[in-house]
Amino acid sequence: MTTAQAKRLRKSASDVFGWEELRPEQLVAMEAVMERRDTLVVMPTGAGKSAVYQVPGLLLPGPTVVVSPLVALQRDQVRGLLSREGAEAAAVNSSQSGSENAAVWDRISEGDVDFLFLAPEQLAKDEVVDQLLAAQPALFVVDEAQCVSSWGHDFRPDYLRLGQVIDRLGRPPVLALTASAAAPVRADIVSQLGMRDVHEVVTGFDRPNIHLEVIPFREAGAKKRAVVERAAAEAKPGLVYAGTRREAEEYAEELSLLGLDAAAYHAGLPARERGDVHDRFMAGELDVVVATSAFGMGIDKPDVRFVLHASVPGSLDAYYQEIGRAGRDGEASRAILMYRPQDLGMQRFFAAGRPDPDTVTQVVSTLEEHDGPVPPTELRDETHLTASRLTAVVNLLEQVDAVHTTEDGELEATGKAGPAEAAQAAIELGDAHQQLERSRVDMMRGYAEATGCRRRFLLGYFGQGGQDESCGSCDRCEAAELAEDGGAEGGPAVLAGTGGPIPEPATPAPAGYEHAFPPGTLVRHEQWGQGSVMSEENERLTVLFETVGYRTLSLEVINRNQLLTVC
DNA sequence: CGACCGAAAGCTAACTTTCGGTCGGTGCTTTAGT
Repeated sequence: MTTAQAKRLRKSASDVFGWEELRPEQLVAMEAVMERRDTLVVMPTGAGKSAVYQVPGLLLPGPTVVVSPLVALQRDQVRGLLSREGAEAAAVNSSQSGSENAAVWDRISEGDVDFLFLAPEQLAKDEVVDQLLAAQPALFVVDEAQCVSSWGHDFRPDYLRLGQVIDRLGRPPVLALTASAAAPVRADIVSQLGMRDVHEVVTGFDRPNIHLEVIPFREAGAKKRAVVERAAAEAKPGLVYAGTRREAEEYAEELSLLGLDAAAYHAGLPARERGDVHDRFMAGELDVVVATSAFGMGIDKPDVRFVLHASVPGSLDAYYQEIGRAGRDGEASRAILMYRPQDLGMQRFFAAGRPDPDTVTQVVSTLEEHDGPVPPTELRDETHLTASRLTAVVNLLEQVDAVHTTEDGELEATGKAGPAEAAQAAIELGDAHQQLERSRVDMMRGYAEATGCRRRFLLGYFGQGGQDESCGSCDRCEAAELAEDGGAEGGPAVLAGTGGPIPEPATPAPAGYEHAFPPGTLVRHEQWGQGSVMSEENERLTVLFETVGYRTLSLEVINRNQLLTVC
């Protein structure tokens, strides 16, 4: 570690951005970037993630490419940088005219742009990659890198092709930034981007000022009433996440009838209205925004007092990201989940987004008909698939080494396996991904139905184990304290429908067990193969297996049947 | 997987139950036509 380097970074941070102090993690990450190492940074939003590329980006010779998922976000990022003396930034995307984009490329070739913002879809175009290659980027940044894993596999498959793009650019150092990434998401980011010898900078995930609470329901009507009542009663402003567009509109309507300034936000609204709701929320003119998952990326409002989920999201990663929009100012805030087990059904449905076998077979046979490489556009015409569906299939085939992308970006069958085997392998890979997604839904259920400290469960999921203390600011800890004080009446635990007594907080495994499995332990299961221990709660062990995703096992059964061996 | 909708069936004349079908979340892009 060179102190001279640290000095340079601090000086630039202060001169250009006015940041008089850098956090130790920021500095460590920046130094890794300056040493041209591939770096993965996992920090909560508000901890200054952007600074990690902004400061080195100005010191490194050559432009910094930033892959950013939303055009609206790119606009904010460019505007933010342009407000700094001595930082030049621009974006290339479809919201600008052809001549505007061409002007940006001219400025880049003249060395006049420090930061260039692009969506992954731009990088799917040959001419874009060629122009970048000519510009010799000094650093390749993937912002909101969890999108690689959560959107890349079906929704926006060009995310999975960034690794290829980086190869074609001659492997400039890669910096991936994200606010939330559990172990399999981190591994996915690293492998899909082809990052090497990765320097990981991971800060703590805990947001102790956010109180955690889950309220279980059986009836849809009861839940609906509770959502409205609670959203009306909580300190403002707040955010309600709904499962569907329709629900979002219904809740917004009901809250408005109660006299609140409430608005709905989802992807089905006209762009004008979305922008309007966004601006009014940021300006403090709205009490509540009721939104689908479309709302939130790039929202950095400090004083959000509550985030209420009217319906469970599809993973704890998504949940943590959404509740993380509360209490950025460090003041007390609340995360409330209104939980109906039936609501998990829709998330399981969403987790099923794998290409169907017929489509895979069709693409394989079309590829086989050509003797040499085929441009992707030609393949699209021949298969009559949309660009994104075709890309999703090609990604799978490429991952099983049945298809290869040439230097010109054309596709070619490798011929390493017969067409039937190639299709089969791709389908199996798609199934494995679906299984992992389903197991992530199961982990969400695990959180909602947890009997011990919720915070410990959440932190355990993110691999931040070893917290023996209960947090004291979640509904479970409060219920446990009540029980200790002799309060016989239960808190929410009794409503859980189990009717059982309030469970004790998790305790270490009693003596007599053969094995202890602290988080991080590598284990092997006869059927499920290798995995690593995520957390232990109430004598149940959660293990992340490489092939089947998350599984929760009873310690007693593990030890009785010798289910797990320590590797 | 589950919610919801409309049609048909059930069983008795104005409603309830059952069944089958459809839909549900994230955004980039490009292109055709006002």
